[in-house]
Amino acid sequence: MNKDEAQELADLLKALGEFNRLSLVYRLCQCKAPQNVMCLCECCSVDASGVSRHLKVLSQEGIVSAEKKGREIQYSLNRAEVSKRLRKLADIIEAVPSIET
Amino acid sequence: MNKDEAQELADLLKALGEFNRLSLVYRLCQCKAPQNVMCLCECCSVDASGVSRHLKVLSQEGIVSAEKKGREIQYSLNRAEVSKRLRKLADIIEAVPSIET
DNA sequence: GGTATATTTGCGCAAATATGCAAGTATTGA
DNA sequence: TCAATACTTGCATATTTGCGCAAATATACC
Repeated sequence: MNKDEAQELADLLKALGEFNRLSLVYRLCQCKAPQNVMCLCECCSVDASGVSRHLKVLSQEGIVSAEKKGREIQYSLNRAEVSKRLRKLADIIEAVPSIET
Repeated sequence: MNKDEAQELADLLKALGEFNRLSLVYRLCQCKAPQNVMCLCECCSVDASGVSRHLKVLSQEGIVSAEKKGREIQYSLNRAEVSKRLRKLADIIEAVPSIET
């Protein structure tokens, strides 16, 4: 694991490691269809501008995808990608090295 | 997933989501034997006091365990527990709900 | 065009966080 | 007892971060 990979992973975890952002992720988790910002505001104790900013962070980390539909923006969770990265970390953490250290 | 569980998970992810702390976790990953603070300093661009503080955070989140041995403290990674929690989140994120939303 | 709706952005602020240094505690060993 | 080693803690500081509000932008509908 090199420095860049570690930094990217840290960024992912930091993005998920904020209560309101994690709440947004949970909310999107429970939805089959993409959701707009107003709808996502309901699960979150911040105003629309705050939700917008949180979604921007999640989007920059590849956690959610945004698709513009008219005057709304539909956000959806990148389930496969995020779970893959989390499992990869879990694998690394779980594996005891064979050489003595 | 209730509010407390979400907050606990957010705390875990936040603890892991800082570059130097994640570096410490990686370092402990690669070790079979527990490591002391001085040793762990090597993988980290902060001084001993900073490493000490980071380890405290990791310890409070249950990511590492500390055992005092003389004047040293041996830190080890709670591999099973941490990977379990990460996988649980991965499972939640991956599972598309059956009901239409 | 004009108004309503959806979202983002600029600004300022308060709180949290990461860090280094110096001083503190605890333990070992000469 | 005294000095060295290992680690933690208090303090000051710089940076980041989350937030609300108001303004800006973009689109839809009348």
